[in-house]
Amino acid sequence: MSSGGTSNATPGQRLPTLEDVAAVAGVSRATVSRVINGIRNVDPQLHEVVWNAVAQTGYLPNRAARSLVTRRTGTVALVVSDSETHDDDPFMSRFFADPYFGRVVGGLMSVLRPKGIQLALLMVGTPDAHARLVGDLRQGQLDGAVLLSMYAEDTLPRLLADAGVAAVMIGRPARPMPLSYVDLANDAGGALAAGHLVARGCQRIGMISGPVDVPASHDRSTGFRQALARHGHAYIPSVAGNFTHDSGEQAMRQLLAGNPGLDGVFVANDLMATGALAALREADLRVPDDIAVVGFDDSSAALAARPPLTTIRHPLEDMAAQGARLLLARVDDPDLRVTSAIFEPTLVVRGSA
Amino acid sequence: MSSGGTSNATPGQRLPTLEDVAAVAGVSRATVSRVINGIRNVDPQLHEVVWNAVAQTGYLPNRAARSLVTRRTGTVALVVSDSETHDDDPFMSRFFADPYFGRVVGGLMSVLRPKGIQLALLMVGTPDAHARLVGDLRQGQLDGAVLLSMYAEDTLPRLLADAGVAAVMIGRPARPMPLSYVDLANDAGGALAAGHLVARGCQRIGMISGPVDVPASHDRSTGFRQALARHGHAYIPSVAGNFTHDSGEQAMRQLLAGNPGLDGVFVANDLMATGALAALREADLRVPDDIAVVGFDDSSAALAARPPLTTIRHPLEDMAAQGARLLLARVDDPDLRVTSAIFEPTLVVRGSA
DNA sequence: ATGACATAGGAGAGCGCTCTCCTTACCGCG
DNA sequence: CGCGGTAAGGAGAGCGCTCTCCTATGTCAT
Repeated sequence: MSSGGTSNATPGQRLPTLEDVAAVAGVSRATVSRVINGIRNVDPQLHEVVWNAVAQTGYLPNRAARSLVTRRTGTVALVVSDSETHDDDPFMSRFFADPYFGRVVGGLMSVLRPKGIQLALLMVGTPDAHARLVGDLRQGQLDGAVLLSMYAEDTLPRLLADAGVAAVMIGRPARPMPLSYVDLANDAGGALAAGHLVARGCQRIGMISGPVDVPASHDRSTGFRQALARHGHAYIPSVAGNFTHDSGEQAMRQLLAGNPGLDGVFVANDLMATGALAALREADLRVPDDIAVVGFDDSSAALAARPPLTTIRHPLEDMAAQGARLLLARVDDPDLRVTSAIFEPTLVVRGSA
Repeated sequence: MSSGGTSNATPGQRLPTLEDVAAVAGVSRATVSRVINGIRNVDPQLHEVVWNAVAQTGYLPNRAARSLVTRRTGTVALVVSDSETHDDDPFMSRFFADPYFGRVVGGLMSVLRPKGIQLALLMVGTPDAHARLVGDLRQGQLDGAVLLSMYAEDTLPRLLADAGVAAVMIGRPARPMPLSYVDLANDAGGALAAGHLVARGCQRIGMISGPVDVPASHDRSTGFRQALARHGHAYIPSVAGNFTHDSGEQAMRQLLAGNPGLDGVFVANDLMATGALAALREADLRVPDDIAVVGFDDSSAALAARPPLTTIRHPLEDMAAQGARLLLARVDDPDLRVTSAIFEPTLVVRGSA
């Protein structure tokens, strides 16, 4: 009788409430609440009686009612802030299908799941949606937010920082502001790539960067340039792409056209690097013999590419997990000060360089 | 003054409630509620007065309070049912990083987002989690669930069907049951692959299938086999993989070992197909000249592969979107009968066959 | 002018829960 | 034997909202 689980639930329509459990257990609603939430002052005997009553009635707590009074929901949001283009379906599918998104989700889940915290996916593009998000955060409909901001001029980070709500960005904000974040030492990653290319003996090195206004992209380029400068390379020809396969292919063609003798190239992410590979093949250049290619991210595309990409590994799952931890700490103690965590990238040598 | 937006909110700590708005507008709480929810019987003049008061107070509705009475949350869950292995982090990262997951999310979002419905990500592995999910669904903490079931013996589909809650599966349930679903005509996909291989003139055809107990995988194999049988191929040597790159590579080696003269192979998903490509390269077999390879899914891996994979395109985003629509229809009208939608796959010819 | 009928808006009862306050019972001590 | 102290559990006030009921005010036909 004590095992059960969900047994005789829903005789009619109404689901059992605390009151029903209380009646069965012969105690007051307050006591049942105490037992269920594991709070002080409960006679061990009653404790058992109550749990039996819970099992017998098939009681399940009503979250809405609970949140109404506690102002907590046990839900954090993964917020994708993507400017106004919310009818741009291609963007959406591309973004979600990108391993980047999945790795973040996986990392967050690894922390959230054991604690029974739900992850809500939110896309916000309009000021209106921003306001609603901040409202949810303040009202306690959302305990916190992990922010994935897609463009530099995004006003949402500022909004969240000003509102003083629990939020953590993945990737540092474009402008400094009091908002916690986790990030990769992108500049160190760029330096790693530079070091590897130099060590290989490359003399004429180029770069395909990402969009210039994205902090991560900017840091990768800067790190790469500075490291090369230390080795005497004062000028690095470079073309900017937008992180897609096609833009990488195009950028590579352009780079090649202007700089025929290139023997090494750093590409700011793997997807563009696979595009670059295609352009190189088309130009009858052998990789890595004629030209070495170093990518960034160590995404699944790196492994599938031919030759497999030498790339900079991004511990995105760990970063997201740490972000979740920061967020939860902040939720538990709102006075916690703004924190950041920077992760070190590593070089993964494969066939392309 | 009428523009505003979020203006003088939070003077102290307490957030503005309906009551506050009512006071400012000089009407009753009920009227404000009517206006906000756009219900009948509102004097157009008051209408405006109320909206001004909303703007002035910076009022934002409290979802918990609302759900408590409406028993609706405007949230549906994407449920990933993954057996007991919830500490198996490698699984998680692999699953989430797989484009499959992202494409589903993207498809769901394209329908959910315009309606302002949140998507909650839920992983359930234990009976306990199953019970909690059903509870949330019944209590109205979750308006509905989209189910991604990862293994054939999963008891969750049955549970949801029996509970009669709003739920839609992506991919048909392993056993027939009264549960709505959207699916791909996997058998037709297999037939498409068979047809293409035959049309190419392949004589000795093999197959790398997925796990036998997964319905999608089973249907692909069956469709492929039956179509070939119609062309006189009574026996198709085949090896089963588990949908990963490595398992594909291994399966290809094994297949090759037992059937040296193979000139065509159907691989049940693209990821395994890229593995197969690696094994073929290692065996010094040219694709498609020596042996043609047809994959399945048209994932991003298909494009990145060398040669690019000829594959069967899976309109996963559309399927997920349709699933979301079915679900919402069911949420609006609980008496709606169980429905299913089957999508047709298409052949995408690239370099590998 | 009078009554039948619609229609706008207010009053107030909950939704299911948590948590503060208070009563009651019990302990040990002077 | 009476008193302060403590611990256990009940009573009940809300949390912010929706929605049913009801009243006040028109509007029109008789």
